[in-house]
Amino acid sequence: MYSRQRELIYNAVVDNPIHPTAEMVYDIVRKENPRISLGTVYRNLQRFAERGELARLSFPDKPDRYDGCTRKHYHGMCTECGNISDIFLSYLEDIDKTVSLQAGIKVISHNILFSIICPDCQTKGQHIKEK
Amino acid sequence: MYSRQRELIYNAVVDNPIHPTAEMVYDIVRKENPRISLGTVYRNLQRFAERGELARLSFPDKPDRYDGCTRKHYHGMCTECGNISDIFLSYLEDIDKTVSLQAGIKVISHNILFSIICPDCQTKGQHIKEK
DNA sequence: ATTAAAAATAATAATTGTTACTATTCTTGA
DNA sequence: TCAAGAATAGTAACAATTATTATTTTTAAT
Repeated sequence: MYSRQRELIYNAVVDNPIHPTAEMVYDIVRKENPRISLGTVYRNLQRFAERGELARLSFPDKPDRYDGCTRKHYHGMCTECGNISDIFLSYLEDIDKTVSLQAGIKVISHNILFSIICPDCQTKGQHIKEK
Repeated sequence: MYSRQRELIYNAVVDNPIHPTAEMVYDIVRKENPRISLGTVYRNLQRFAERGELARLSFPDKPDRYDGCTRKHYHGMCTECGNISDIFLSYLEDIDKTVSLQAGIKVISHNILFSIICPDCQTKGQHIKEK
């Protein structure tokens, strides 16, 4: 069933390649509809995730994030600023097979989270070094 | 500084290769010391993690888990029962380099989480199929 | 267009996992 | 043995998220 709120929420994620959290989505959609409820945001994000229309990403000690790009790809988290970025290394099918054979278990898929230093933080870090 | 509680907590993780959550550790140590506080469990697990004496693992939508094995390795989560297992695929240094070159960012490390079906659930699943 | 059923919402309460606080109790080294 | 520092138990606070419920929207059939 359609609802204006749902559409706003979906667009907030798809139009913002920052992998927003539920709170970020809430802030974005409130600009269009200040009466929207945070519960509605959570409920719809979950619904989209269940249906595979948005991807939900989880990171250690951080709120979940949502990704409008549903095709399989990896992610990087900057250890300095916490920003999430897409890593378009092609999916490594081999390692699923390797693990499956080696450990004798059924492997469905895998996910890789890279710890990186993003370009921004790298530049900042170098400035600090230079001083 | 030494404390009996701290030792119990450490042993609870190291002696139980199930990657226990803080709650699980709490349940285990309470058998030895029923007066121990949940806060003490959390505080010490965090302390061990900070010092690298235990590894802290995070999984989507699940409480953090602790691992007595601190040498680098990957993990698998059973999609049926949620159990965590070690995956001793050797660390793939290559992909850090590949990503670093390809995306032009500084890669520190990566972590892989496999979605698997554990042997137990696989057997159960086959029984269901057979019926 | 009307309207009734189903679905979605806003607002709020409740839950969960975790951290912070504080008064009391341990641990350790002089 | 005893004082200073560290750790604890117990509890409160917190952040992220889910559940509840009365009200409002949406839809589809008249």
